[in-house]
Amino acid sequence: MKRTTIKDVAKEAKVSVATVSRALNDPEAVKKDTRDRVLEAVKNLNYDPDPIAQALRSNSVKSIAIIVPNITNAIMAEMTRGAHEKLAEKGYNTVLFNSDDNIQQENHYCEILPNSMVDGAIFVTGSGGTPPVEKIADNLAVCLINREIEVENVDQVTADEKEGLQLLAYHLHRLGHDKIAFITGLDITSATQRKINGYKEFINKTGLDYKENYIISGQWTMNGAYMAMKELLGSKERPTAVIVGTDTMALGALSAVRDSGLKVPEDIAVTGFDNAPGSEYYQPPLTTLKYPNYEMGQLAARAILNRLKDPNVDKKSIKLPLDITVRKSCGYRLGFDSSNNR
Amino acid sequence: MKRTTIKDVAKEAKVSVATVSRALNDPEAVKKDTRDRVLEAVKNLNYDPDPIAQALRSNSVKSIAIIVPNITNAIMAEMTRGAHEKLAEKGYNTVLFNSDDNIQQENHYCEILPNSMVDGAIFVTGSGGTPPVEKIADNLAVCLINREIEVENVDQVTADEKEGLQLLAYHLHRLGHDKIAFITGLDITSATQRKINGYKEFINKTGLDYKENYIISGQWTMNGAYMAMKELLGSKERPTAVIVGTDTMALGALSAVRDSGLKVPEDIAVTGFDNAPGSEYYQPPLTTLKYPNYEMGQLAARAILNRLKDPNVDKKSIKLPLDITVRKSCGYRLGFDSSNNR
DNA sequence: GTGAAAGCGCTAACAT
DNA sequence: ATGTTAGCGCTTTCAC
Repeated sequence: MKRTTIKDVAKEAKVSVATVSRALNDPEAVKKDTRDRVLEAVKNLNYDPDPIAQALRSNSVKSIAIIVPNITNAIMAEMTRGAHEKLAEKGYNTVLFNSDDNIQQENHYCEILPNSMVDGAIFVTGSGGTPPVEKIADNLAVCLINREIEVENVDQVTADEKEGLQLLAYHLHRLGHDKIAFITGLDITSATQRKINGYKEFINKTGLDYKENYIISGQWTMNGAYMAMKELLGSKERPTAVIVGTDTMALGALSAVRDSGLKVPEDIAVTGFDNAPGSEYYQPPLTTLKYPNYEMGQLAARAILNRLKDPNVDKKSIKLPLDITVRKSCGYRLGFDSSNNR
Repeated sequence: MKRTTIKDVAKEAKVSVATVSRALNDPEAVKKDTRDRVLEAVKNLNYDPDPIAQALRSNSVKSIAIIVPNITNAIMAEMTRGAHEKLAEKGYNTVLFNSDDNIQQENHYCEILPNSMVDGAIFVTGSGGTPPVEKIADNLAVCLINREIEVENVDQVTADEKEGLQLLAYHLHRLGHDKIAFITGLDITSATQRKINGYKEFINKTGLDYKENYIISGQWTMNGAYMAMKELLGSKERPTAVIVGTDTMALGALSAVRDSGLKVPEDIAVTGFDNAPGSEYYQPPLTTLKYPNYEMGQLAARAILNRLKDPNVDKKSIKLPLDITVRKSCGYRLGFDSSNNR
């Protein structure tokens, strides 16, 4: 079962291969008569140009790589989906790479990417530094999601975690909280750094109480947050509200509160950060930030597509705002009776 | 900045391009002397064969498509990851396609896949029928995950949901439950059908009580399960235990129980089905089945790889067992005092 | 053991 | 407006 080639079509339509190619790629350049004959033949033979041969000539494969730390993570998956959909729209394939949140692996991908049949690459943050994207940016269109580095010809899309954290903090503040802690992970990505900056700025601006242990780092896991929350609850200056770095971690933190015989939000208010699927069903439903993951993926894809069209477009850095989603886990205004509000 | 080609290497090593190719692909066929010279030149020039040119000759692109209903779903993501890792191991790229759980979209992919620079395709179940994979199986290595259909030359990997459901049902039965209901989604995939079959077989074998409304279908969502659970709780013959089709849906069901002023597991036992991330932190932690998602992805990839090596290997159907994970949501033996066991 | 050359399927520059 | 042909980078006969 051999595939139909341009030659077969040429023979069938009694024209040269060049004419077939033209009829397909630049219809105006061929007389309506012949064109119709060619198109007819194409249809009859069910001809579809071989993308590999096209790629060999054009040096473009119409595929974009997306490198994520872990496709199993809901946020990464949403970004991937956003990118995929935008790319598919333009006839591009999405080639998936898992970095396992490992910088070696990312370095490795930078090595092989130029020979991996992709025209560009979207790098989604891992926690360990930044791979040498400058090296590949000459040959590939590159866009970074959620990293902040200074490189030429590399577009960037980031979420405004700094502002996001302050959205949460000020919300808690307005509710009457003045001892607000922040649980984060040990690995400080640039996104994490932005959260920390937001937190510190908030403390400075408000002049609120701040203890050494109010920023507390543990494993980036539910269990890590569980331990961190336990520590906070056991401390002398127990906070009245805690912002947890991710919703998944918040699940662990909520567990810790329960296991200590305390109640959220009555005894302590808790917020998450990234609106993980299911967080509206947590016990209690979690106040959190809505991340524009899907949009970030789309924007990254668009940036890539633009750079592919014109490699010299100015480097763009897009920072997207986060939206607060208020649910029961941070309760109501302190000092008011909220018993009827449940 | 032009790429280094085989010609450059040939010139540098003072041999013909044929010899370079041989030195790389069939080292034994060339004298050690020349081989070393070639390899040296390859190293110096940092040469890497162009995969597109290789593809054009060999008619193989070393890429496999994976078509999932929704990469955002944790189960799909895990399968994807399993497949990706196995494929990467063998130097294959993973090209991602989202079907949006839409049969039209799947049909469309079947149309374009033969011209999409992939050597094979892994189809992960959508709920609406089966796409015409037979048509593409001649040119592409195909493996289906979680569908059961009779086709030639198409490998299959499925989870044993029938046995899985019975694992849960018998467990509840042993705990003393005799009114066991099953909440599922409206769209009946073959996987869902297997669950239903398992449920019916269980009822038949045990001769347990069965009411018309003990199999209840709603939306495949948390909210759908919420409604379904509400209905069960309001019914005259209220079940003492409920198996919910997915963990995510179970989250909605647990909510419904709480909102009715009842307690899990004291008033009603609840189980999930697919060990979604976080289900150990649900309130209460959810008894569920561990799905071998990652393994399924890996096995599908392996099947593809095998078929690529030898297109005539016998069609294989692999059915993987599910493991039960017991947590608090189904409580302890009825009639015993479990108050100290918490 | 090595080189020359054909050819994979396509596009585009050059001829007519 | 259409045909002829070179060439993209590689592998693989076929000669020597």
